[in-house]
Amino acid sequence: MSASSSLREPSYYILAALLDGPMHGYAIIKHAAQASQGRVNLAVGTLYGALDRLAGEGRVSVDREEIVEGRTRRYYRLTDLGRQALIAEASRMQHAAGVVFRRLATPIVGPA
Amino acid sequence: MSASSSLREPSYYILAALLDGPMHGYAIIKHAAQASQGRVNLAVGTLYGALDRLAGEGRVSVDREEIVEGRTRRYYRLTDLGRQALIAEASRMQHAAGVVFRRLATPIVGPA
DNA sequence: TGACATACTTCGGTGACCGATGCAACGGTA
DNA sequence: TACCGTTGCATCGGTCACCGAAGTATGTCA
Repeated sequence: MSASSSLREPSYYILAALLDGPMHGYAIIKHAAQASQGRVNLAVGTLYGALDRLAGEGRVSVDREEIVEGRTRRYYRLTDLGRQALIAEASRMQHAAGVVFRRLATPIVGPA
Repeated sequence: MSASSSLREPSYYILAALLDGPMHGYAIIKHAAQASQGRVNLAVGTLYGALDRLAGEGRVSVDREEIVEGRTRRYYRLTDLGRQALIAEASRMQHAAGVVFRRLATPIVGPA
């Protein structure tokens, strides 16, 4: 049980980046930083660890490998499962944010 | 740096519960389960560990202790700092959810 | 009397995340 | 030719929030 999150912000932004199509590691880092307005600064250790884990969970898969200017680029693609997980997490966060904002908007009436 | 979250869902729902006023441990667990629609099932180890940590960070503080029917109840209160952190986290989550939902709503046009 | 609920404490384990370091190949400069 | 900076991936050790389990204690109900 426990459920909780299972998809924290770094992993979340990795999947979110892949919504824009297959992408390789460094591009994901830049995309995540931009999408989160600089708050999520993916460490390389986090990125590759997360990609391996997400691949093992079937949420992403390797799309292809390219060699650009002698450097290998490994492109990752979002799977249907990954897309579902991402949407579920987005819903969860929206709900969680709503809980707080709604409570804040409620004039102080006191419980019951 | 890295920022990321620092406030995960369990801790988030603990602070959110305290928006309704000072509350003791077990009441927080029930409140969190309800507010999260059953998804966040605070383990006791998580709760008390988190309360200690949050207290050390100045986000919550002990309000008072009561003895009800022979059992000690320790009530915790949300501090201004805790309230700020909670709002910041709610904003962060709303933004993160928006990133995904907005992208999903966008007809496939391709980047640039 | 025993089973169950409330309420807090403590402990060991797990796993995501992190920074640091390392490797490799190119471009530019002199 | 030598060197440096950048791009890009791989790996390792550490930290910390979270978790479940076990323990203590008191009250209610059958």
